[in-house]
Amino acid sequence: MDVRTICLGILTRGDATGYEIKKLFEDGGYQHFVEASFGSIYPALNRLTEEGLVSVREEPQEKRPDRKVYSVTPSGRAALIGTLMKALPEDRHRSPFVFAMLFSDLLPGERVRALLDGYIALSAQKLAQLKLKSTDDMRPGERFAFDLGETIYTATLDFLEKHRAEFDRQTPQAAE
Amino acid sequence: MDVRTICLGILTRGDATGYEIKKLFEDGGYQHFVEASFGSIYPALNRLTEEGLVSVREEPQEKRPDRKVYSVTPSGRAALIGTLMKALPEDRHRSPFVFAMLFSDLLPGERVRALLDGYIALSAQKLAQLKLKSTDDMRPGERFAFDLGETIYTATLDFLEKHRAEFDRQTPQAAE
DNA sequence: GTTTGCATGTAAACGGTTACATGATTGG
DNA sequence: CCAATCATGTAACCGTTTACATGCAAAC
Repeated sequence: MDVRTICLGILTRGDATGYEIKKLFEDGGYQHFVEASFGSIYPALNRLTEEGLVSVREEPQEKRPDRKVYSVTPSGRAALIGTLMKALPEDRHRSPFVFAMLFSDLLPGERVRALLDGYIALSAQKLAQLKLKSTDDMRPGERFAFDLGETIYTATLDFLEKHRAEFDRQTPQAAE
Repeated sequence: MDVRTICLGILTRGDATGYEIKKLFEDGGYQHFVEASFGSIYPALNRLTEEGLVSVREEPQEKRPDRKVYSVTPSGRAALIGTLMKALPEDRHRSPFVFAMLFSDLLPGERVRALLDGYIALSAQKLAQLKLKSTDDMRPGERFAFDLGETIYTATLDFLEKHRAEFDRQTPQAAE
């Protein structure tokens, strides 16, 4: 899903500025499925405005750039639904960690253990973060997304902790 | 991980042509973590050759373009290890499916069920594919990658099958 | 006194995909 | 007869990231 569609989706849940959209991406509990930088959000918002899928109202502020609050228009809402009715692109999971593990036999045992421990810590942290964001007033779709995320992180952590020991006695090896 | 590094990694396991690398990506059991098109593989291989990280030997063929078989050089091997010793970029998982589910309340129940069933079928297929590729003679890192993949797919499928019913009685809704 | 938060934006660079060009062979 | 497999490559395009520009206020 491109940034354009993601912005449209977020705005369907309520008005927001570009800045707020970024925040929602990062710690609204959506960070596991999507992410984007300002450099892509602001242009996306401008394009959506040009196309009439969202509207802007400017709230002047002193000593700061004006807040530009975006709202979805009826045709924006229709466009989002239209996108979700068509065939979706496939999920893509890119894992530099797994890629590195594929070559664990070329790396010093120390490094492999650091890789594993780092990944375990990160996953645990993400899981904790996710649990914090979970509330009772979620829509079914949101509930679904959160619980699926939790399931996957839990299964991953479980697996990693079970298999971590297998890499404990690896032959130390020279790097480079 | 960029295509360049992935090619380097694959070649570390044995010589191959660009065409074969693509095949390995697709159905060597790595398709869950990485993927790339010819348009990125061939230029990557040329760049690696320029930089002296791989070498080429051309095998002339009749009625077909010459096979260009690539091998890693010692400095290529060192470069791969060097990359894996440095801090790795974070995993990124982009799921248009989960994104769509986030808006299930805006979609006709029919569509939501189709989305779920489609995703279940796809995951089941991927899992089956993964199991087929699993062999006894894998390196520990490969074994790890495969088993982790299996774990995640299994947990996902399990979750989906358990929660599918929740979307069965959704209010039908007009789209567009 | 430095970092973080608020707030918007642009330009260059990057990495990648898609589509195209070419063409024989084999299998269904 | 058509699709797939083998085999390499280029060019246009696309979406995104990174770095830059600007600047005050509040918190640490």
